[in-house]
Amino acid sequence: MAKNLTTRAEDYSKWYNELVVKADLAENSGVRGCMVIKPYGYAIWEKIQAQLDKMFKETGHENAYFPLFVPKSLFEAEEKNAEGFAKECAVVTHYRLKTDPDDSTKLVVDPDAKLEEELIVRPTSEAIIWNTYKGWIQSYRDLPILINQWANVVRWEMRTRLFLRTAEFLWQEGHTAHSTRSEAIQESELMLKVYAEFAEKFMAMPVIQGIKTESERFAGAVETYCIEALMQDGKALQAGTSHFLGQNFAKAFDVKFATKEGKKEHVWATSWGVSTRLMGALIMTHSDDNGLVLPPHLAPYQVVIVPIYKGQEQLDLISEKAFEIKSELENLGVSVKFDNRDTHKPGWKFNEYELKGVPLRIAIGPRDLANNTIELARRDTLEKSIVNLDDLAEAIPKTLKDIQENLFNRAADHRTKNTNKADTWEEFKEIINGDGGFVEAHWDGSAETEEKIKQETKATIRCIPLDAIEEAGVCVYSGNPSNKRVIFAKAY
RNA sequence: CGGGAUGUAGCUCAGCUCGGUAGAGUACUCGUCUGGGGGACGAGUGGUCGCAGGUUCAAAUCCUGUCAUCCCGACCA
Repeated sequence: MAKNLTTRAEDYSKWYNELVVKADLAENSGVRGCMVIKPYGYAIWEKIQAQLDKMFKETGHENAYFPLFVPKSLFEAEEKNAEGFAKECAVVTHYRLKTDPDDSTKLVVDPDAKLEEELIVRPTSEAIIWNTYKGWIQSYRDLPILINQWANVVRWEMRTRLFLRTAEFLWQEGHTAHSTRSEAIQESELMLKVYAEFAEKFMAMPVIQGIKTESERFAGAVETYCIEALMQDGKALQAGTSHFLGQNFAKAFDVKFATKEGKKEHVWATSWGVSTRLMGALIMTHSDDNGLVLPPHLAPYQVVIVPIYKGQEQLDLISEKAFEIKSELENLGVSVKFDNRDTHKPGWKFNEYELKGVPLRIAIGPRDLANNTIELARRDTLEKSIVNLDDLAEAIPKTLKDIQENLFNRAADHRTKNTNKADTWEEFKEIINGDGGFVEAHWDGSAETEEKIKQETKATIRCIPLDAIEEAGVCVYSGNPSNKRVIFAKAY
């Protein structure tokens, strides 16, 4: 049992906070609402980045970088977008400090260094990017533009939580420009597929693909596509969004291109992003009361070797064997850490690596040396087995594959068990106020109904699933006719 | 921005009611024994009690102000 980790049943939220800190993923910083991502946590983010980056490039995108600051006049150009983010913007108003005349050890903002025009620290980059694209696009020959940016953004949130909602967060944002409406829609749908594939194959996290209702739509978008995942505590988490922006930004920034026929038309746009919030999703999908559980595809190291020994002589013998195993596994593409620190005892290390979610642990002691075996422990099931050294090259990759699949199946099973249909308002409230989870219910399509349901139950429409089945029904709240079910849940 | 709470050792906190030598656990350092699930014993390091005023012979403790953080709401990837 991990020492001092609150259990999920006791207090899920507390469990999450403790886990993030104790697994060495991140911690709160001296800056309000901003986190420090620690090396182990950042290593997971780098795995996420590397895989997504590969997938973006395979679908024809290139990386670029745009400025952190957005002049206010550009920011306000697309009205809905500006309005949507206005309440959570950090604003730079001055460019210089000076020594406090009343206290030479202190600095004050120099009132003479006020900026002519305020700079907004980007909450998202559509404005600065479309202002740039304007200069890049004249003809249909310049299209499409398929660019992604890895960056940090700032949204001044009232209440923050490590990874789930921080004032500054890391993300990627794709911004594409197209000559036709249908090509842009295809692009946003393609990137939604990329996100879904990443979530399911690499994070081992099943997601529902769908579109947002008007009230949940990205400010400035015509359509927002999303992937929604269900966390262990029955709350939903929006894991990624892909927006079809129509011609909104092209019109706001006057970006036109000449068609083959020589006519001038506004450009069609998309934007899409996922953030360090995925780290939160990963944690709340798989981890348990002993700590983090990582899918092998995203683990900074997939196997840890813990030596069990008495005295330097034994350690030397075991180390020799451990290094052999390490290089044998690395040749198979398995990442391995050999923890030969003499400063911690084996039992301590077992707990430590369980807390950090390392998928497989190998323990080798004198007993094993004598028998030509190792002890293999799986993080997902906590099962231990004795494996003959000769079988290791086969057993390890196979078990890693098993773990990856098992984690997905477990999460999918949890989602299935926590997805329920509600046909009456009573049923609906009972589920939402009970165990939560996804609720499939008919909705009359009106924003008023959506808002009333939100006010009465705190549940929101997570999405209208892309694969929703056409079926006649009546709205669970208003009784008005509806032709398909949408997904409701309380959300993070 | 409304409601509640808290600032004391690296961390978690006690001490404050009733003013009088700055405490515990943990972590850290050293030593010995240990080593197949967070070891034992011994010794040691570590503090401007958030900050600024005030009352007092004397303030972590009482008073005033201030700053910060956390929790619950409204907002949100």
